Formats: sequence, C-alpha cells, structure tokens
Amino acid sequence: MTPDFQLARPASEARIVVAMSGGVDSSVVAALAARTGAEVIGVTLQLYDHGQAVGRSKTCCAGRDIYDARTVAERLGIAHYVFDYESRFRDSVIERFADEYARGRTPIPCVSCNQGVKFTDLLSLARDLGADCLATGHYVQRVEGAGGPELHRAADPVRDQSYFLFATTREQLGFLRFPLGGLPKPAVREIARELELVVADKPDSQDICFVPNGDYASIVKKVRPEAARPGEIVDLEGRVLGRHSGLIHFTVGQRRGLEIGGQAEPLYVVRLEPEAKRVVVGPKAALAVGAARLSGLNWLGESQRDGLTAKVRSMARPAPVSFDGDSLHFEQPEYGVAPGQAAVIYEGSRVLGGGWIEETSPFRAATLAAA
RNA sequence: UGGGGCGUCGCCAAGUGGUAAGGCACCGGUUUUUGGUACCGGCAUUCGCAGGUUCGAAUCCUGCCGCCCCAG
Repeated sequence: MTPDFQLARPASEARIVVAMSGGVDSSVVAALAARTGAEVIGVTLQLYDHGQAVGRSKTCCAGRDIYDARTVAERLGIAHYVFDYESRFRDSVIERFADEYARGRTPIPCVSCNQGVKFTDLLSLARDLGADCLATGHYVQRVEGAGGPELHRAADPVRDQSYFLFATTREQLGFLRFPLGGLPKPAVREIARELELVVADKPDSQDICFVPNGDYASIVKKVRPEAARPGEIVDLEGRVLGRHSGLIHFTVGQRRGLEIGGQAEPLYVVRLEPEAKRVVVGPKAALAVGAARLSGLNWLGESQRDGLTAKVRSMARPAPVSFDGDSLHFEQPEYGVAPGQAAVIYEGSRVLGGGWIEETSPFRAATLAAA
C-alpha cells in the first residue's frame, strides 16, 4: 500500500523532504515517499549528542541514529543531509524544559520540539529546498476537509501521537504530510523488512530523547540548579510529613518517591510550590480535577461547545469535556493534571486545538460552579 | 525502681498455644516519543533480649532492657 502524499502536482515533478530520525517510522516514510516517484530528500537533524558523554559518539545514541538514517537513505537511493541544530534545540527545548521544572511545572519537551525545531525551523528549511511538502513519521492523519486540511488521530489509537502535535498551526499543517497515520505499527515494520532496511527491528524510541538514562533530573539540575534545592513535604493542612531533595523529582499526580510510609492510603503530589520549595501531598481524592485553565491556545478547527473530548496526556482515551473559551471542564474527574502539560481538544477523531494547562480546580467545585 | 501500659518488616498494624494478615514505603517488571498514573511481582524461618513450661509459643511463666502514662 502506498499512502497518498496529497501532492498538488504530479509526483514526477514533486520534491518531498522527509524528516529522518534514524528510526523505523521515518525510514519507512522515506521509502514510501521514494515509491511515489517524486524526488526525495532525507534530512536528519543533529539535536544533541550524549554520545560524547558516554565517549562513543559515532556508534551510539544520536551518532547511531544519524548513521542509520544515512544508511537507509543510501539503500533507498535518495539524497540525505544532516544539519546541526544543537544550539537551537538547546535553547528552544532543553532550556525551556529546565525552566518549567524550576517554576514547579511539568514540561512536555516533545511538543516544544515539534512546534519549534521541527515544524518551524526544519519546515522552513524544507521550503528553502523547494519542497512541495515535509513528511514525518508521526502517527497522525492529515485529512483534506471542506475548510482545508484537518488533523486527525492515527487510525491505530494505541499509536496515536496527535497529543504532541496540538500546537501545529494551520499554515504548518498545509505543508506537512503524515503517511503513517493510517497504518498499524506492525505494517510499518513489515514494510521495513520487505525493503530490508537496517532499522526494521530497531526498538521504538521512548522517554525523553535528550535524556540518556531516564535521569532527566540531572539535566535540569545542570541548567537550573535552584530546582534541585531540598524542601518540605506537607499535607493539605500544612503539616510537615517529610523532606524532599528538589522539586525536579516531582510532578502533580506522582505517587512514588515521596518515601512517606505509615499511611492508610497512598499519598500523591497535589501541587508544587516553587517559592516555598514545598511539595504538597494528599490522598487520591484530592487529585480529582474538574477544570483546567488553558493558555497558548491553538485552534486547527472551530472551538465549539458540544461533543468535545480532551486528552490531558498522550496515552489516554479522550474524556468528555466542555470548553468555555478559557477553561476546560471535565464531565468526570481527571487525575494527575499538571500545570505545564498540554490539554488537547478533539471532536471525534479530529484535533480541534489545545493549550497549555496553567492551573486546575477540584472536581466538586467545578460541578457546583456549573450548577 | 510506687502503680499501670507497651515493645511484631523502614512506618502503621492483625495475630492470646498450632507453626507470622493487611496497608503505607521501598525494590523489580509490564505499559508508554513527556512527567505521571495503573497493573503484575518481590519484600520478617521471625515477633526487644535471655531463660523456662509445652509435642508445639509472637501468643503462658521468670528475669533483664527500652519506651509511655499516672502518682510521689
């Protein structure tokens, strides 16, 4: 099967730039693009290099991914370029990531990366290269609707990455293509195997790409040492229950790592108070959120009142909500809603828009306010 | 140094003669292109210490140690 790249002119006259990370998905995108007969240019961005920290820069980590992308491009017979975006990535993703933690918020670097480095910088690069479109390996669907291109969830819901792309603008969407959005992951790997791409059995990437061992705290600490200052852990009444080794280790909804035993029920982080360096904890019930005020709203469709659902994390089924222009109201309590995370609003499978969570209010209060 | 109570995993805590529940915490795993959640699994050969009774004790007896309360 060959997904439609929705080109405005015959493929034989078109040029497609493919963002190649060195993983299976984007490699298959490059292969599918090449199959259309268009001229394909693979572009890989060097965003970070923790290989140097480990001392084997060309054989592992970022170096390995770039090498893999190059190998795939050679096999497909397409052009391939590597661009050094390390400083831009550091400024727009890593620094911001650390700043957010320092403010007691929970950042989501994949969105910053998509909206900045990938869909702004790389996208304009692709335009400069005279491309007709920029194709990526994201599992989302771009659907030509009556009012222009729409962004929809992936056909395979367990693979859906629309959450990370809510900040995509209409203009960017016009230029982007997501050929994998209609495919199940096994099919993508199958294509890679048929074409004997070296990355066919490469494990899926996970966790934060620029954090080597899952130890994001040490990166934040390096950039924003103040976020690693110890402080008190208090309950909802302000009683001191224990101490912590820095707000960077916690996020709203978190249960593990508090090291406070002797409780009848588990304790969860209810909120972070960066000025006081305090972690406020409470029972699960204290985590039930009824509404979330959003900032930085981006709309790809019309905001409307009925039939909306929203995701407050990537891996969740969309929950019924209403939106009043400022805040999202959940019909059922939502748990672990952290300021700094994204709230993405859907109408069926379509992404209407979304925003950043600024603050939340308890479920019951929201119910009373609505009544 | 009079009276009373208590001492079971890091914390809380069942268990009063039949061969150590549970919760919290912690650890490991699964899930996952963010944090987190959830789920699964692990976690006291031993009950403050030392003796004794008994076929058999964390559970009964004795002594010691420690803590708490009341009284002087």
